[in-house]
Amino acid sequence: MSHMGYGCLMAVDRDHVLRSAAALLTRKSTATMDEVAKAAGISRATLHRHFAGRDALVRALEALGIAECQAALAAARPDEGPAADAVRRLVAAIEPHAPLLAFLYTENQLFEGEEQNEGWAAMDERVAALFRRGQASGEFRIDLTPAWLTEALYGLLASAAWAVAEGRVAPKDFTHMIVELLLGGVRRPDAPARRKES
Amino acid sequence: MSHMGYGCLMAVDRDHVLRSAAALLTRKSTATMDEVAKAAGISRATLHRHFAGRDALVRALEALGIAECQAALAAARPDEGPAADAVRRLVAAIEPHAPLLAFLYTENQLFEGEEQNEGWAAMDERVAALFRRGQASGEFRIDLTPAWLTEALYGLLASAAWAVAEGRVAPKDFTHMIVELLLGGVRRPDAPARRKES
DNA sequence: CTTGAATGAGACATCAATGTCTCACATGGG
DNA sequence: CCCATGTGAGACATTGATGTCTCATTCAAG
Repeated sequence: MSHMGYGCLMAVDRDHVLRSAAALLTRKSTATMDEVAKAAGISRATLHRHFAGRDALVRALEALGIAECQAALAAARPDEGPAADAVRRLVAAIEPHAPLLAFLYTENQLFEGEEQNEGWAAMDERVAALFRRGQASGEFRIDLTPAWLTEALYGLLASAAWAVAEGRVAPKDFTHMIVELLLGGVRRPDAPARRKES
Repeated sequence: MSHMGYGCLMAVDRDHVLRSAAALLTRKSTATMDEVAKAAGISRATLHRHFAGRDALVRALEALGIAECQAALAAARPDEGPAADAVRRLVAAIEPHAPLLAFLYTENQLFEGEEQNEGWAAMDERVAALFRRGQASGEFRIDLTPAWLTEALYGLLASAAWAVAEGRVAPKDFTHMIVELLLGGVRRPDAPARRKES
């Protein structure tokens, strides 16, 4: 009787439900609780036993996304070696979680005045710190603020995730496309029409 | 009785309603028809006389966004001069409409299997053609596909619009940040840690 | 002034999603 | 075997948004 709480099996199931919900909501962000339940192979009643409601589910998804991104960030060792390489490692590490990130990125637009999970602020700060480090070391240009570069990275991750999901881009090019565009831009280094030279 | 405090002549034409709705839905994409009506200074009944329903409103908003973006595209003269300059003109021309574009960009994720407005395909093609032209002329690198560059441009526009809306970025830097990141990337051209370069 | 069109206010039914509940089943441990 | 727990299925009320309707008011044209 006494709540039994998060037993061994519960945690596994909960995680499976969460991942199924992430996969579904990534494709169809307006999916019903019923659809989420079916996608996870459970009934709506059981889904409700795991998550009090849709809001709780999204919050749990948000926590999952933050945890995965923070793990990816830690695995990318953002403080080691050239900042450019660290950015590449970071994108590569986040790649598997990009669809979930894309979902949360747009979902966050809905969190109007409501409280924002402070986990995002922590993520933002660590990513911004990476760009700041690159600027301090002279690797990165200093006329683009770290805050903007962080936002741009999220935007590119989300765009790439959608482009891949809709078949407009090959999945294998994911990391390359994002990193190359973010670091080097679209202009050829030795473009013939180069006009400014510093 | 009915104080009617609002202006005397509310001459609400369809365009004014559309722009108000765009401004509101950009900030709060889940706004109610009632909220949309209030934002436009009209009653829900009148709003319904202009647009059959929420779906029709969003479609009209989509048509407005497409029209504005196409106008911006035409004004940017994408076929004239260096492609890099054309990109800059394009971003500058779209800037005023970026919030609406950002709203539609995420809203389109919801148009699951439903029909996509072919206007977007036309936009995509013309933007991709600009990047293709830059590649053909040798200005742009060829290892990033025009389709991805088009997606990335949309993503950066949306990211920048949100960043500006949330005060994380100064509005005056909008065009500069997008264009510089897209064209030149974050890496300094003469970065000291440059490793791979022939 | 009279009339007609457009509007605002609000009532009302509808509909979809949600949250809560009960009940039957089945599975595993005592 | 018996029972407790978790589950699936489904009924049910609730909530919020929506679409439709009526009616009084306002404003401008005649």
